[in-house]
Amino acid sequence: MRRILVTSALPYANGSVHLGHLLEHIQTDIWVRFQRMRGHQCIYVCADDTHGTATMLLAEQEGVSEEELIKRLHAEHIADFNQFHISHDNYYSTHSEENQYYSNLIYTQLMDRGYIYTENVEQLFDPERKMFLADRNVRGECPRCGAPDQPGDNCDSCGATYDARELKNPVSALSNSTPILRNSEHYFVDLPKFTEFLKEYIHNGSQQPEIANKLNEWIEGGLRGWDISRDAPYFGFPIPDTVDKFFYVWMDAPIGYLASFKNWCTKNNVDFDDFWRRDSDCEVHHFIGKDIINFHCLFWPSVLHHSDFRTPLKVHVHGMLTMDGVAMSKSRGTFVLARTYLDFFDPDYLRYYLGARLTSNSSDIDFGSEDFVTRVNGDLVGKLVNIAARSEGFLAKNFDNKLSSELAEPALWQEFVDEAESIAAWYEEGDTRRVVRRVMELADRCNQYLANKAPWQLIKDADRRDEVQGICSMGINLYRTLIGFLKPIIPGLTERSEEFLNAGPLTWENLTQPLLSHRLGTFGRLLNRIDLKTFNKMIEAGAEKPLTDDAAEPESKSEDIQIDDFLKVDLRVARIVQADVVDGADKLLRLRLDVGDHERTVLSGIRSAYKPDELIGRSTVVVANLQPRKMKFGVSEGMVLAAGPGGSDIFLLAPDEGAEPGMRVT
RNA sequence: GGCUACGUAGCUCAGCUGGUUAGAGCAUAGCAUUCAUAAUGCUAGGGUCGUUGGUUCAAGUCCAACCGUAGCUACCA
Repeated sequence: MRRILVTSALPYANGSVHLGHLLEHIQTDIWVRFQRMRGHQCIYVCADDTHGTATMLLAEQEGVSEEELIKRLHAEHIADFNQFHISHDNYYSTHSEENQYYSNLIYTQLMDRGYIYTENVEQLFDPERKMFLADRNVRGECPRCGAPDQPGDNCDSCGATYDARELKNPVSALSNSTPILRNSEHYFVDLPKFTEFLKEYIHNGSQQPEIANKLNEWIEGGLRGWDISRDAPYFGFPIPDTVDKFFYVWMDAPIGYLASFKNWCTKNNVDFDDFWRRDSDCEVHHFIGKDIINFHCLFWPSVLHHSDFRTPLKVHVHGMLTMDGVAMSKSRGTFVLARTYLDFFDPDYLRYYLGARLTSNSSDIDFGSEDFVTRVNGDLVGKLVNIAARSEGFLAKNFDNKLSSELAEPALWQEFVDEAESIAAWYEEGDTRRVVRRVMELADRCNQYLANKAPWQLIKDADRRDEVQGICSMGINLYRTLIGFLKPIIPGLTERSEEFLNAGPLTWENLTQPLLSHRLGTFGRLLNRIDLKTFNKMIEAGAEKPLTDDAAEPESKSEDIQIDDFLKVDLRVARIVQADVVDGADKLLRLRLDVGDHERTVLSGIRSAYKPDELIGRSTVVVANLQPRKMKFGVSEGMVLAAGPGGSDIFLLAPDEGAEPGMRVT
């Protein structure tokens, strides 16, 4: 028997469970249920990720303490996951004694071994609220495209990433005051010291190949120290032997896996160290989304290894969920809460649909509304449940619900049973799409069999009644095998089927033993068909702004802009007075531009199309009010306009004769 | 630009370490059937496997370049 510990990433405690969370927890739960069905010990723990500025601010906004807030959401999360049959053994919280204990322990170990250093960091500070501002809590104009009201890490409008200090006219989202720059000492994990360790670690098979490639890219690019401290006020654990320093939420979040498990161990009398000591022969599996692989595949194993814990055996990374091709995000209002979903559909539909699409790789999964309806109706109702429904009627009417004493088609039965091991292998590697595909092929075989035998014809002939019993018993037995194969994916339907089959819970072992001379329970409708209208109603219901964290984001902009928007761009005629190759750069030219009242320097990536000499003296158009951009080779004070696909096909714009430097383009 | 993926029927995708006429589901058309939740079965149309080269007796499957898409990233201003 294998001993396996499994986790899903910790949902953050400032919002409700939504379809994105469910993708991950369903994927994990399918794997967990499969392992248990195979007879292994499989402990599945999770927790709420409670710390950080976001929780603190939300609590304040709602006028409650952080503890009250996270307690409420904790209860809500547990209820939601339960409804979807997510079988956590423990759903705990990072705001717990155990977590504080392990956070301190790990930190101290790292500190004692010289893996922690401090450095001064300059950050925006809200003078009114007397606190440093996280990137998300600063808003201002994008330094690149000038879009107003953008957060401090990247621009929603042009996608640029930048430092919060680069924002133009920054404003604190908390107090609307103007932030000032201030220094603070921060604690860093010396990640570069773990480079050699990580190089080996990522090739030990603990991640999917494409993830290992990605990690390798990051490692080769050079690791940087990881800032694990935040200044007070901060909702989190104080860092030992410091004043007003707290662990950054991402430091203690993964430690929450240990804490939740420890909490479970205490209650269930299991030795924590069996699973977490260096040479443990137990298994540890993490299921995460691809957005957090750096935390789980670089930081987390490094931190564990260098504080004497074992590293995870495997990190299973899944892609992101999109809805009808559009990224799910709060700001766009395209996401569906677990609770909203439950108002309209059975949780098994979602489990089945996602199961039918999940593979062992990390590609994104699109939730297609039509696809969803088609698969549920076609596969589950039309094919699978149909087998039971069409077989059961004859048995109930004519044979008192009793199955025949032997199999009518042993060969066909064997064909189904023989699939068990390959299906198990696909579950093991997380390729549930393949499981579902194969099971549906088998369901087709079964429907073909029933169509060929046509028991509704035979039943008219009194001499052939026994044949009918045999055929329908085959139908029921095959149905039982199929539902057994899908049990980890659709536990609700399985449970109702088990009740009808009246032979106890299905296990991987007993599903290959046919039921003979067995009396069935009463058959009720197992599953209902769904329609697209209901789906659309769900989307409408979900479109109402859910009660969550982030400040309301601006509506997504239409393609058309107003004249005012255009006028914000100060386009000027400029004459190139000087042009030089930039040493060390492949694509840049340094241009000195006469813009009428003064000259300025612009770095432009047009070297592949123009020689410096042929540019001097030419007139062109420049964006004059662009925020100066610090680049590797100097500061660029504007942008010259050019068109073309790139390479040698770049064409500089030029005004007609008569235009003088400094003239505004309107 | 770099990196990592991906590009197979209208749509969603299978095609494992290269090997007979490239498969499935949905959709479309026709037929059969009525036991079953307008469920099921059979049949048909539809693909120059992104493009161009190359390796090989043999390539959707390997290699290269290019085109396109996505994510990350940069000397993209």
